[in-house]
Amino acid sequence: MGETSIERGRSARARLLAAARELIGELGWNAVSTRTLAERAGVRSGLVHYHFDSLQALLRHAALAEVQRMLDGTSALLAEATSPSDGVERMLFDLDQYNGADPASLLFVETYLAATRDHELRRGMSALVADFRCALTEALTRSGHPRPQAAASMVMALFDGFVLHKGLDQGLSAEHIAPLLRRITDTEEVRNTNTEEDGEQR
Amino acid sequence: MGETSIERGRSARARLLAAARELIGELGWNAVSTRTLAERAGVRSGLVHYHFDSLQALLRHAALAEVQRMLDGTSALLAEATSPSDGVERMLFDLDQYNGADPASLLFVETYLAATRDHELRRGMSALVADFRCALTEALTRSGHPRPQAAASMVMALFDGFVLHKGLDQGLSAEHIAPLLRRITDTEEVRNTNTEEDGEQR
DNA sequence: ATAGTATTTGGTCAAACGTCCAAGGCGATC
DNA sequence: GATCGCCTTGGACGTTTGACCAAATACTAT
Repeated sequence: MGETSIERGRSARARLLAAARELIGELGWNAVSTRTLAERAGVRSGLVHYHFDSLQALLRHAALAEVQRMLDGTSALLAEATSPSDGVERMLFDLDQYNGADPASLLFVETYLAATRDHELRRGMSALVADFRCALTEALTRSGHPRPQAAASMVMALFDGFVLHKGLDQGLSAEHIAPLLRRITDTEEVRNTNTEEDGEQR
Repeated sequence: MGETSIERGRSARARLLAAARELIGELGWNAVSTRTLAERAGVRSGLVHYHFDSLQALLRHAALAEVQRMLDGTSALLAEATSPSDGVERMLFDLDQYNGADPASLLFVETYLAATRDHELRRGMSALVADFRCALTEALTRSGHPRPQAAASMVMALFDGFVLHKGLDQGLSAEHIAPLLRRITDTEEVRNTNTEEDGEQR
């Protein structure tokens, strides 16, 4: 049972971050308090300000780490796939494990909203999202997609909106929209009904 | 200046709702208090519980009314258009007036999140969203779209995700993704790379 | 054993919170 | 002018909040 002080400290800190990860989704970013956080983590509330500068700093740290973990997992699906179209479809089906009302889904959206009001959180989220979009754009470019950047932006927006809507619309499932999702990621351009303004690039 | 008590009452109530509409987006649903609300509306905080049963009831009422107003306006664009593809594209460009960080955009997302934790709000939002999706699905059906319901769900999820992402990704604009949006709403089915499971219907 | 360092506790503090209510204001009606 | 009903005020209430800190504890190094 030889547990050093530093080890116990790391464990308590990790439990606080895990509690934050859960509670942000369960209660909402602004409804997480130092006391509920400490109770969930199994420590006393005074510890929060020993391990973190402020409650906001704790939430920021926990949210960014979790978002990065989720994006990394999703990125891996893309890298393993034989084509971006297949990868994006696998990402979509992977998203189906979230029902739009679970803490994991809600943490994502809560973090987006909190980022609009917390400058440092915004910087962190921007960087994570930009990295992911960059990877997706590159994969689409390699496959010969005519508008890789626009397609990447669309897929990412669609995924987040997909999660957001699943909370209200029970009929929303991955297999429901997968065929149409392929229309976005498909390499071949569909016939253009209006060729009025097509001079855009990158 | 013959202003009856009832008229003054209606005015105060309306100002409270307008203040809620603004503050939900500015501060976040859970950060709106009776006192900031009253100050913004130019009344005393005691008045909140005269016109509304609770703070939550006020926020619920304000949010649902605003979401309905926005959806009605967007619905009109669809009805005026010559085809659903054009209508959806006009809706997209209409969305461009929101930068993703303004109170109007954020109120929408905040209401989604609050609906996952407030049963009555969830019922109201579900009804509004279902109505809108129904109108969009019908329009797509009339135009001969092969998967009208899936396309409607996708467009709606994409729009909300679009607003959500604009807060972080400055490069996201309507004209950027409009060409690819048409791929979803286009009537003609794109060539199907995989015909493995295609037995779904409705 | 002793001194030293890192972690944890338990409590205090002022501020802000939602809700409630007795009292007052004020135009309409008799 | 008195009465009535709706609207509004200002303050009270009991909680909860983020932050902070001196003391207590647990482990390490001497």
